[in-house]
Amino acid sequence: MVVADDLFKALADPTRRIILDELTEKSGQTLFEICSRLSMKHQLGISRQAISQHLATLEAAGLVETRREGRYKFHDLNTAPLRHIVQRWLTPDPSEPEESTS
Amino acid sequence: MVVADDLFKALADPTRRIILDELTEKSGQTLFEICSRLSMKHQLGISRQAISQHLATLEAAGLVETRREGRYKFHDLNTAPLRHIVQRWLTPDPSEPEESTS
DNA sequence: ACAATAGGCAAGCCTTCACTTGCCTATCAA
DNA sequence: TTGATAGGCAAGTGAAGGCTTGCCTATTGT
Repeated sequence: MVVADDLFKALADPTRRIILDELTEKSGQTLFEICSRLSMKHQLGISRQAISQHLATLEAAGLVETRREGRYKFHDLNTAPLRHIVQRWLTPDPSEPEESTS
Repeated sequence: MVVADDLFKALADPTRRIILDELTEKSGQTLFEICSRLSMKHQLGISRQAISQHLATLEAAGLVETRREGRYKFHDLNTAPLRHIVQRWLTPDPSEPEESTS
């Protein structure tokens, strides 16, 4: 799957990892909710659009799913892509070809 | 630990992930050995220096350890940093503070 | 000694990426 | 309807990252 690349790239940014932390603590937050959390708890002087772009990146990686309700858009965490992403190097068993994984 | 940032950044590049694949298949390879593998098996038209820089990045992340023997420098895989790097979001248990993890 | 092999250092190029700024749309409350 | 709230789009900027090129050091074999 080509998704692995998006996934690792999404995890490469520290701000996005903090967003995942916040969504882990409380899933289903809106953009503004995440904004104020990053500002309050983490002292991140970052614009709303920047966070919106981070959320888009996380969504493209499959780590965040969204649902619209009226003017609110809730962001839910999906940890499924994370589960086996690293076992690629943890199993010293070369049973199946590892091509097309990047 | 500040290492988490280096670790995720090291995993962000597809070429570096392929290098990890090759070291998983056969640990203790030299730079030239890795070069020819990437060229042969993966059709990567990439210079020796580029791969050397990738290996330096992987070493900074703790994923690769090196040992010098004469004019050879062997690269060994260390998967220890990978083991728990993702559990940060897999455990819905907020028992301990997650600051300073990025 | 000399050449070949294995690797390192540093400057430069070019692309990607994070972030900002400015403006626009949609929903809801008064 | 008007204003406030929640969010989106797109262009621009500046810094980081991947890669190359050129040259240099160290070790080994003949």
